[in-house]
Amino acid sequence: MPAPALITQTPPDLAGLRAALLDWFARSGRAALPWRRLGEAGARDPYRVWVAEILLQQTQVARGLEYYGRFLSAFPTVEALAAAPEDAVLKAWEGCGYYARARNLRRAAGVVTRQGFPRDYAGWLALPGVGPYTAAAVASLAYGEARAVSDGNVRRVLSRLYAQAAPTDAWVQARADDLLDPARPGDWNEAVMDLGATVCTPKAPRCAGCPLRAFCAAFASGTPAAFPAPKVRAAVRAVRAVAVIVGDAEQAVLERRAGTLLGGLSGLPAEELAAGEAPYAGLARLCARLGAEPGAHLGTVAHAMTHRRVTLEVYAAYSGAPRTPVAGAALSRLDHKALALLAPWQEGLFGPE
DNA sequence: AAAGCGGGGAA
DNA sequence: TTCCCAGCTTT
Repeated sequence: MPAPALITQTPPDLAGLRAALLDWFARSGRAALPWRRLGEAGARDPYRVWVAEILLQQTQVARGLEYYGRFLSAFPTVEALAAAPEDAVLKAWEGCGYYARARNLRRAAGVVTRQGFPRDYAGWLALPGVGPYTAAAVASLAYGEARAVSDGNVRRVLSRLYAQAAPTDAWVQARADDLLDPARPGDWNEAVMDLGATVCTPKAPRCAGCPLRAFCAAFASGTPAAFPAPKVRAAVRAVRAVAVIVGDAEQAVLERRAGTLLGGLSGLPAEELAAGEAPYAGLARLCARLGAEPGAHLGTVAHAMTHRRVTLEVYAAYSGAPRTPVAGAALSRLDHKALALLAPWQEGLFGPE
């Protein structure tokens, strides 16, 4: 059976659709977002746009706002970012997740410092950490290039507009390319994303206030929230691990995490437990590696990540290994939770007094 | 094409 | 709980 071709075509009244959304954007868009501020030349600063786009990858705007100002204060220019130690960049990113973003951003800043800012989509796409979305966003917002962004908001809005329950990435990009207003690509891209974030929301879309209601096949269907269908997600893996605190909340033995998981961050020495392995066995293994003596069980920490559910048994341990100031290190939330187990002891709640 | 990568907000 | 967030890189 052929797909219902009609609803996958560009809407007949394309000009009307564009006008409706851009008019809504002018009245109801999120104009106050700091990365939308114009520079002296009346244009967006590419560096500020770029930092925002990286920060907002898979990160909600409300959270990005918590980091954006601090990050720019710490690294006001691309040269400052390129010259900064990776540790310092990760410290500014601490708690925000997906830390490869910060490392790639710093690495790309080095390229830009040597070669200058890319002038077009292809040039941006070549930088580490910049994919199709980010390249289109910077090219359109800072340079006025007619490139359509495709992100989670765009996917949801277009899935509903065409009542396409299972859109592929290529399908979304093609529809986004069709609809993009080539005269105002930056405004158009932000308008679609704002609509997705504030009106065409995942669970309970506010169709009554939607400027595209008259064009929307999902609204016409009566069940707009059914589009798009939920993505199939990988199962969450339960992980048990043991970690030791050698030192105290101010100074402790920390290790640099290698690999892709929390790579580049510092953290308490830790070992993953094998299936069925007792925590004490892992503690013994960990202490043998560190040349440390095992101490008291300090507590258990539960930590959820997208694809893991971590249960961490935290122990004290003792050795003469050099300790690092905790406050200056970039740590994951998991390590902060583990260190927080020391708080009751420091408060003297369980002490002799 | 699919998996891996953080952490938290909303319903 | 479940789903998703201004995605990218690697396999």
